[in-house]
Amino acid sequence: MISQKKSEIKRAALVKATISLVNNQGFHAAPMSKIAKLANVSPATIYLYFENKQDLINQVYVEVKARFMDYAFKTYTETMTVEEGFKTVWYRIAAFKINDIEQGFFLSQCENTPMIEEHCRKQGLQYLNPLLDLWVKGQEQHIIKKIAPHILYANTIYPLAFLMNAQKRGDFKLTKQHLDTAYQCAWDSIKNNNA
Amino acid sequence: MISQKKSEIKRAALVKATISLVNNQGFHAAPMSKIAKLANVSPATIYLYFENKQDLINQVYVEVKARFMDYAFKTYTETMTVEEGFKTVWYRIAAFKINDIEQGFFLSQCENTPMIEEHCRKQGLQYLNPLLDLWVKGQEQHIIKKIAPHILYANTIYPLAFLMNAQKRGDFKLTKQHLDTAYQCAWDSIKNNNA
DNA sequence: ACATAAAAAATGAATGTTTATTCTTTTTTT
DNA sequence: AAAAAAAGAATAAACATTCATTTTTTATGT
Repeated sequence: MISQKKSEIKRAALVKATISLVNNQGFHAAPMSKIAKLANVSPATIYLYFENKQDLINQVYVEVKARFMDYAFKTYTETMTVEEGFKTVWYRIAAFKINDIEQGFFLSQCENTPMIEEHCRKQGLQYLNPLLDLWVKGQEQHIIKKIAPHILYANTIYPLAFLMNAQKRGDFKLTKQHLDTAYQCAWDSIKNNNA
Repeated sequence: MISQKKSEIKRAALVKATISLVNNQGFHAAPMSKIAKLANVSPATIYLYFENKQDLINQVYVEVKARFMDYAFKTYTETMTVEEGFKTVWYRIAAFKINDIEQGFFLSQCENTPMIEEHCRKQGLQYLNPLLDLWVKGQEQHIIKKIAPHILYANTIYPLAFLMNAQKRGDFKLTKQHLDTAYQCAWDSIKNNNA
């Protein structure tokens, strides 16, 4: 364990408590009082670290998104081929969502809620830039279809969110084999067939 | 206009108001009092039609989902070939989401919230059966990859939700051309390449 | 067709919680 | 001993839900 300022410990506990409560019943069932209790802290203490509830949620969102993207690009290097690079990142994203279901589910709850402010969402999107660059490279090499990045994302990364949520709900068990076929679908959807 | 019982009008107004308010700020900002006001109804009246707030949200969810799926399968017939049928349904789903952004966005907010009860979600899923049948037929004819329906859904229908939300946020303008390339991605991801 | 009484639907105001946030005091750190 | 961090209790507003009345609809007898 890396040593940490005491104050940082409290803040981290609050972040963790927020994620946990929001996951279990949604934003509306995560009152400040419960968050404080779960973090072993007085409600008043929350306001030392966050302006208000909206700020709390938004800060947690940006923080989790940053951790997520850090993890996603950890093993990726720019020297990889396009397909290698894409595969690497795709599997890392999947691994994060599988290994840290709490954080993954929190993010997917945030994805469509108007609670997250525009500029936080924008900031979260910025972390995706290396992947966008990789796609451009792939398009220049005629390996990847020349289509809008939103469509590339929608058909390769976004499907993972569905599979993770289905698994969390217990509808579906995502095995290694399923993961491999899901990857194949993702790649087939964006690879250039005229190559 | 088909004639409608007065009581049904009130109920419909409540459903509409709920969708509109939830869309604008999320579940937490759609209090019963505001829903009632927007529907031009007393708060007490809500409780004549719905047990409580949870019931209201869940009933609205099921209802919108039913309308959505009705629309999706309207022009589909079982005599179509697999690819025709899939294309038809896919474009209808897209059209619904484009033409009725309010309802589409409401559904996507529901998709990941724990506010929706398990059995309502299950019921919503049932409406999807004709598509699942079509996929099975496609698999028997070796036209579609032999993989779990969850993965087929994740890679063909789910991506549309992302594109619609991006458009609603103003990140992205979904043109006819974009839609066609998105369809091509969807189909490429699940069609059997060894055919 | 009409008056009327019973039933149903709808209401506005009231209730009792729950909530986010703040204030004053106490504890901990410097 | 001063400053910073944290606490618990207090506050005021917002909320879901209920209650006592009023309004509207329906059914009935003439």
